[in-house]
Amino acid sequence: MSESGFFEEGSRVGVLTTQPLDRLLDYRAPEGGCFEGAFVEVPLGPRKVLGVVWAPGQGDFDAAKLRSVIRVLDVAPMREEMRSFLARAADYTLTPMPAMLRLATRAPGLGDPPSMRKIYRLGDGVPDRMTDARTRVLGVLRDYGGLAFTLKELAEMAGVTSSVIKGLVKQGAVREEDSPRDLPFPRLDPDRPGKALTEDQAAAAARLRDGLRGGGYGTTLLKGVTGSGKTEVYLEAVVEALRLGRQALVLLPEIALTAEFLTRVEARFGARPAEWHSGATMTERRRIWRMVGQGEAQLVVGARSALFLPFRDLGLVIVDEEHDTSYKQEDGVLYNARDMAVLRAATCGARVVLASATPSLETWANAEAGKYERLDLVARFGDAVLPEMRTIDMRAEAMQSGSWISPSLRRAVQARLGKGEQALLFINRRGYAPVTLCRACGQQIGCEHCDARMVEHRFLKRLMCHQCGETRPIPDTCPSCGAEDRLAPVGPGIERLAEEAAAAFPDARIAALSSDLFGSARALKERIAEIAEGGADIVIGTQLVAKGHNFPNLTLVGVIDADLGLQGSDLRAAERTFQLMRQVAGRAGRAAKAGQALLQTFQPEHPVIRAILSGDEEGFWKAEAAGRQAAGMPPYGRMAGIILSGPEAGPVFDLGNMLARNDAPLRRVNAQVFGPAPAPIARIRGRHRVRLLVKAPKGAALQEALAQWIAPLRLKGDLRLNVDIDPQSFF
DNA sequence: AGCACGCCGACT
DNA sequence: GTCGGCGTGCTC
Repeated sequence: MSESGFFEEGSRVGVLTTQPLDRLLDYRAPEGGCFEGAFVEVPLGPRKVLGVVWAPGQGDFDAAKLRSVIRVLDVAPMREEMRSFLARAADYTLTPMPAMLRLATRAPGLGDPPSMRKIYRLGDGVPDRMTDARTRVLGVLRDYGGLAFTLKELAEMAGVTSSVIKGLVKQGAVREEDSPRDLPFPRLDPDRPGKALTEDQAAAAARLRDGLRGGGYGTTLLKGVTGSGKTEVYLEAVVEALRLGRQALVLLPEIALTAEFLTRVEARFGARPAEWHSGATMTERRRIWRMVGQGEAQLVVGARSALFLPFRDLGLVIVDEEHDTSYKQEDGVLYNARDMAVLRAATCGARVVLASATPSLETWANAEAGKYERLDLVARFGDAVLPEMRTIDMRAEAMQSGSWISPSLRRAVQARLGKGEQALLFINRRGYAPVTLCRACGQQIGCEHCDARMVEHRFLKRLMCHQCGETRPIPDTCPSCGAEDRLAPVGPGIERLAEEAAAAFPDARIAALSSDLFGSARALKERIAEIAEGGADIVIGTQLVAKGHNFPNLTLVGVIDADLGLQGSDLRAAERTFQLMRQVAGRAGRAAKAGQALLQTFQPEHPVIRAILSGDEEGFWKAEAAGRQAAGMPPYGRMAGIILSGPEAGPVFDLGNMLARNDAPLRRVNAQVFGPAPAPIARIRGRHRVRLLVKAPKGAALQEALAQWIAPLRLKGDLRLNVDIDPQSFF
């Protein structure tokens, strides 16, 4: 290979394919040679597969068996910086390189020649005789001064059928031409006047612009509540990127990818950006992929997978609602789009803006530590109204045993239902009841292997430890005192709370949302959308519902057990409780209906509760950060999940247990294993999923240890293993 | 991922 | 005898 990364025809090249082979394959460079990074088609057994020329050939493969690259595809080669990003992302997430390459080639027909379509414009010929229809067609073409249209567009605009146009083509009055289907995106104009900015918005925008002009990598946390104008501010950063001739990417949580946002972009830049989302058609995807690679798409607005588009010169990445948990998907390749955005920007010298009203603790801590710049937008007075937030002191409520909705909360819900509004009962637990208590001796049934208490799963008719997954049948007698039939489930789980709500509000339509109860993320999403449109009066949900879904008619949030989040059972529970509260606050500021949030708690004086109530955000984060630091939890410690799955639960658990026993490579870096336990989504498409959690100190070489740990595994049958670095949910 | 090879059970 | 189940291994 010469210094320019060119391989002469016939020389050895190492090709990365999208096939799940854990190494490069050597090929001979094709006729005319090829450059490093070239997208190629190579023979593999009887098939032709997609690959990228990744490196010089290894040379250890029998030269006689070496085959030649079939051809170099007619697309922009993968840039060095993109290859480096994929490799670093693969190392970080412990994902095999072919899977990373698949993420980067999620567009169909990369190898196809640019496809053409017919367009129609005014011709020189004169029709033998004119009709009304013909006059209208020619009129449209004259009105638009030489522009060309597709058959369908033209027929529609002229109010004629396509046969009229075909007739005119035959006469030469209309010209039919071929035009490439993958058209560049319309130029965005950064010089159009934007909205007037307030003083602090203008100051924040100026800081972002300075960062871009300075060049190189940098990350900024842009913090501001709903209504503080975050979008206007980061669109100014986009303006600057475009002025500098660089590309920009705005990542939004999938559900937030709305026409409303695109309209705003159009208003600012005079044209629509490229939209990259899961619902895009094959044609759109291919067009975006190609145009992004040629630099003919200046701005992409998209979901997380847009990070893997082949940008030619990416200068800016915005991650809007950076705390949103949908940036981390729990199925397929596991990566956190927020972290990958930072990694991608660092590899290509781009700026990152993480925008949120309620940043994740990781981001907050990074800003605190000076790794990220932080810009705060102050809400304009009166714009964002905090909901009425108060605690319900459970020590003072007259609670019936087995009941978890206090009389105060019940009255509040009833009042909202009476007004035709929605109420959300928020609970941080899955399963039926978190504690099984003996009424005779007061002893709780605990797990023999952990500190955790056993949780009753009525569905399975078993008690289960959510920490290690240990299960046992629900006993008849108390293991402590031997009393018969005195064991009772205590404390709310989502199933139990749904039962209680159904009894308390017999006329209300109740929707219980838990990942346990849904087979797929899509089904859950559809259900949530339905509820947001008024499909239920009372929503009962775990942290799933706190993901930034907009429920316009939701005016009451009742947190059933605000204390749960403070006990470290799920390290993100308090964070999400807090985010949920702030989101309700945001909604209350916009909607005409005033919002109210009620927190049932036994410790109204707890610092986290007080921080939530007083809106003392820094106080909340500091308290939360201190708690996590003490527990060695992220971001002050490292965590990883190992997800095992298979068609039968038994062998999956067996594999998990085997792994847990053979944890020597983990112990070498002072990491601990917990589990196996049912994964947060215990069953997907009929596959049983089980998770092991690994906890390690902050500086530990976690990825290396994990790689060593799982390397000797030979997965039999239909068993699968996925590594989840920095898992988001801990139940 | 595909696709071949190959080694055991139930059929013509 | 042989058809076909899917476990194992290979693809430059």
